[in-house]
Amino acid sequence: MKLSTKGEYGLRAMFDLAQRYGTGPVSLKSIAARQEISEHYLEQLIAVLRKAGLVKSVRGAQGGYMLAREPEEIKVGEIIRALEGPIAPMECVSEEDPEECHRSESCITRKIWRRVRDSISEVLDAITLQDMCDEAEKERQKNDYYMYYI
Amino acid sequence: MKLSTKGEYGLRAMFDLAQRYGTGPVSLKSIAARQEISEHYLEQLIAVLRKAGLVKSVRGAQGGYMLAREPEEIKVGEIIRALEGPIAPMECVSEEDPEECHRSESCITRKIWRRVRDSISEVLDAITLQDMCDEAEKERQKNDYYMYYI
DNA sequence: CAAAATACCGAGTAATTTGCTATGATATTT
DNA sequence: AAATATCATAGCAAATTACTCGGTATTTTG
Repeated sequence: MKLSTKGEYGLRAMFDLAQRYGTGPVSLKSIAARQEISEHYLEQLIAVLRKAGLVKSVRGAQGGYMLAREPEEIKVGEIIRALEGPIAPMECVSEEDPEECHRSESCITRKIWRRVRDSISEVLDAITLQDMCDEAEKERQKNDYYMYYI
Repeated sequence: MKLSTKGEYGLRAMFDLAQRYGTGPVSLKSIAARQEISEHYLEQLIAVLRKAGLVKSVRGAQGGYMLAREPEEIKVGEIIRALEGPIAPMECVSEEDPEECHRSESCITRKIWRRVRDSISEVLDAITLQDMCDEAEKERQKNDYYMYYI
């Protein structure tokens, strides 16, 4: 019942891009360094995000990546789905073409998985990259406040 | 982001036992047959459930398994946790001794995983085996109703 | 008492997934 | 032309999953 590092690293990378939104292309190398992720591995993850239309790339020297849309228009759920596949605590309730088993008609457990799935989706789709940036800003201010009194 | 078959099979087996609660020991063989699960494999899962104090066993001929408590006192969450481990969409927010990474102080993504974790727990802990039995009964009545008019 | 029925136990194993690494090609800027 | 990037594909070790196999211990039944 865990997400893999794909989702973790991918979200961190997207958050990194969100915090630098509007400042031109951000190199993979710099994201990997800040987020402490293997460069080659992150390359694969960001390729998936690119194909999903979540990031744009600029090739060549001084190139890099940037968000394809504004931070407030990218939901965490989209990022996770792109990297981890459709939300599905159980195959039979996958958001995308669930394969129903033959006992599905009367399957009581399936209702539980559906509720789990929906509650996960709800959380992930309620948060945008902008929300995360705002949260980070709040955190920074809190720290400044404490600094002042120390 | 999937549960393994452990959680799936385990819950189905426990639901099977709940539906037969109060009727004496239920053999593993019969559970496996009804739920279409490999007998040997289910054996391992039910051993875990026994060690977690969720089922009791009776050895020998006519022996079998039964719920250790009443169906309304066993939450789905307990079963899932016994078989799949603590709810933890991410290691750093595991219900049981999460291992925090060094970036934890300012980790914005962690808040998201916490919310995901809590929403999963909430769903799973709100449902008992009795709830599932009631649901099954409702389903049966619905079918009877339709039967009457056909 | 013997046989059958059952729970209990530990090891082994094929397939899949994960989390990478390695190598090289292609595009752009300087 | 050189440097800096992205893009693409293949390979691989470790872990996990979903089992199977073979046997032992216990209890009931004929």
